[in-house]
Amino acid sequence: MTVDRDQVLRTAAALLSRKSTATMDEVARAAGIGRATLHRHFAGRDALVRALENFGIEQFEAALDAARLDEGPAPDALRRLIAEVEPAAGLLAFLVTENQLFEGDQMNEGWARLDARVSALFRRGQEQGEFRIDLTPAWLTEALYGLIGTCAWAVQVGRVAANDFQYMIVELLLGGARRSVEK
Amino acid sequence: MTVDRDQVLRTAAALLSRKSTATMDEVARAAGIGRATLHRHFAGRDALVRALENFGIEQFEAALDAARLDEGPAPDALRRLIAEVEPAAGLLAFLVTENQLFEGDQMNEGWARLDARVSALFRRGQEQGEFRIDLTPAWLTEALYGLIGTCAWAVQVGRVAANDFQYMIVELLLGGARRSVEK
DNA sequence: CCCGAATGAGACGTTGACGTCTCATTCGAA
DNA sequence: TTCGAATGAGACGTCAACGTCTCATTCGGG
Repeated sequence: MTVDRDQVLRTAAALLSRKSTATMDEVARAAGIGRATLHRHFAGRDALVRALENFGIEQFEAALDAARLDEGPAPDALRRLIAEVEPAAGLLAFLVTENQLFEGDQMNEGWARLDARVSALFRRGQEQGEFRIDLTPAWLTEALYGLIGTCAWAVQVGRVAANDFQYMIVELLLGGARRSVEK
Repeated sequence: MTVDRDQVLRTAAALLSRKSTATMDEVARAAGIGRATLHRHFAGRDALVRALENFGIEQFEAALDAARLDEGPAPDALRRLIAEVEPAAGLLAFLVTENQLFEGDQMNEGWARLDARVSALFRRGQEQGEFRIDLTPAWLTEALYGLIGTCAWAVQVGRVAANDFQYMIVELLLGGARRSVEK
């Protein structure tokens, strides 16, 4: 009977990242609950969005921790990160899409911290000669977010098999589309 | 004095792709015109969105034509496509984001046609041994859209230099982040 | 079984964006 | 310069979503 708050948030993220104009009623129906119940758990739309931000940041941070970005070769750390972040891909897509993380040209503090960790991974890879230095860490970071969001959506609409999620992102991001001889 | 319709649409796309809940008044202000004038050119919000769809599809189609995707090596054709699509990156980002291209689980006809052309390019590259075959054309197509949208946004917020737009997308999409010996 | 808590459905007033309209002003061509 | 067309500012009614509330029902622990 009791509402699964996390599940409601995941469903809301999946819906709102694709249709950010969705009604509170639509969000509630998508989560399989009534509008009144949705309001009981989240005082209003703003509160829902803030809860989504906090939950997404929390989940993303957990993925970053679990991936142990500082250990081993940077490409391997990136693989671990993508694997860990997969369950939170929908939330991450919402975070990246919803630019309400910027409150008046100022980035959300929590997000900025996580963003720096990802960026540091790419920088480490460059310093250790594993990543190309002509692609900036900032761009690689943004590209990672973009590919995760894109792939999560592609999986939802059936353009990419769910089992291929990690592989498609990792391989494209690390190796690119071009076929090379030694691979 | 007369309003530049195309410029209004480009501005609206740039705004709405980042804040899809933006008011008609906000759209008008962003375009530097009055709300009344915006309504004179676009009967309402729906009409504006439809105009954005049509304009974006039209611009994207022009880029596809200009890129001559059937000629020469597929990687070169992809480079040309990214170069041609750059001016319409904002519109493309809006198209990909706004999933109103799907009218009841059915994809917009015009968009489906363009989508097929991009997908065909990747398939040709695979058949000719230029692209990897373990990344599906559908995924490469979606990834291209995602990277274009991501990079367009990164440029807007100053995370990527405008001059690097084409390079960052092409190099990441074709070669990936990993540093290889022979490159 | 029983009872309290939580939920779903719906009613209701409020609010903000929408769409239309008017009117003064400004632009640009003749 | 002149005049028509276009624009900007603002007023106004409409409407859909919001947020709150009530009440009957259902779930689940004791």
